[in-house]
Amino acid sequence: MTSMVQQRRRGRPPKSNDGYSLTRQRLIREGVAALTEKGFVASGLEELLTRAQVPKGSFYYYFSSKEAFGLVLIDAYAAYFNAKLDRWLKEEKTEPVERLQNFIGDACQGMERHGFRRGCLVGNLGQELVALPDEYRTALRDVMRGWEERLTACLLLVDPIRACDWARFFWTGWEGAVLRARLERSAAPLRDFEDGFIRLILAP
Amino acid sequence: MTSMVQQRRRGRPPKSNDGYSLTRQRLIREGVAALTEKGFVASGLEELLTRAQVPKGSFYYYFSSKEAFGLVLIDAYAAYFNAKLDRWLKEEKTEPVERLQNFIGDACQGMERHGFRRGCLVGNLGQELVALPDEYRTALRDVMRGWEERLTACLLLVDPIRACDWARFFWTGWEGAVLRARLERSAAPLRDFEDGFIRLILAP
DNA sequence: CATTTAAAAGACGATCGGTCTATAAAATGC
DNA sequence: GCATTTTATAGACCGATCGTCTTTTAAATG
Repeated sequence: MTSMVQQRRRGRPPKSNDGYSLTRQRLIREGVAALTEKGFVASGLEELLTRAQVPKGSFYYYFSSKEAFGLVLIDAYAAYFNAKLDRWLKEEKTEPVERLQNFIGDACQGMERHGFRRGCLVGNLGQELVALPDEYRTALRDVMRGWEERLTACLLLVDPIRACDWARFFWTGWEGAVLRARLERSAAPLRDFEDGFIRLILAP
Repeated sequence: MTSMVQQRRRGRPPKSNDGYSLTRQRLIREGVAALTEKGFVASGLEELLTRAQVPKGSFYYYFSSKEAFGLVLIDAYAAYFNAKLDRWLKEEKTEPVERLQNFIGDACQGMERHGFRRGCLVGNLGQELVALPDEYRTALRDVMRGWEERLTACLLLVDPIRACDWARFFWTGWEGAVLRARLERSAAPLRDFEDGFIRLILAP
């Protein structure tokens, strides 16, 4: 529980850096979870700070603003998601299409584990772009481009000519499927999308 | 401009009802626009009231809460969108697939007209469900079911067996395509999705 | 040991959402 | 004709939240 969290003492921290970046990491971890579940605007700072057990002064010590914080969270989420994609899409003992299906299976389980409350941080922020600085648009685009590249590399083994179009199509529709899965509280929309997509790329 | 708006006088309004539902309708119109652009939480009441030139007391006279207001907006949006779908998908002089393509073309123009700032009210609220009452989930599901039924009816003419699956697939992915179009500020994602979808349903 | 540095801490002021009372003018009924 | 009711406008008020900013604290440094 929260009583297990090692609370940071006031004053300058001792010289050892290793144990003392916990505050910032805790903020990032809680921030990613909040943005994945609620998006940016609905993620109030007070609640986040309470969850992370970090005083507001410390938050603003580490991040110049809530918006700057959000950009850091996008990077953190991208790193996490890219690692996940690499794990599944670069599995050389598996057929390319099956690699994608394994990723989808893992995604279904992940959403189910969180009661379909968590979606995709990128999708959430994408809906809120009007209220966010333009840097967010660039950051989110880059993340999705990275996803497309990874899937393209995987699907090149299926069809070198269409891989790129397929990858773009997949990630475009995938955001809709994640949104729908949260709405329905079911993995069925993800599976529906998978079925349709597989049928598309296996069509003559 | 705003100076053209007929401002409502204090006191009980005259008996003629026709000209005097303008306040409520104005709120609904501005509300739908705000939710389509920013979603629920980011649509502050103060800004909305300023835009509609309606005092806060009047807002709470017509709607018991911001959340009740949102439900009314969902209905209003559904009515508007269903009318649009009917216009395009029931056009009997046009081939079924072309009807869908005409709807997509219209949607592309609509988004472009608004500088890709407006997306889909249902998609926006779908991302915010965690922060909204459960009635919203039901309402949004019903709206999307209605869309699926309309497209199914249209695609029955193409393939009676798969029409329903296709319609579900389409609307699931469509939300992702709208989201991506806003992110990219371009109709290309909508077109990409259209291409893939048409290829899917025309495959043997 | 005085000063600097690094991080925690929380008070503060502005803004906003929701509540709620007052106001105003037409309708209604006696 | 007038008191009362009805209908909608109007905005003050309060509590919560966000971002700002100064103070506090403790270790490092010279």
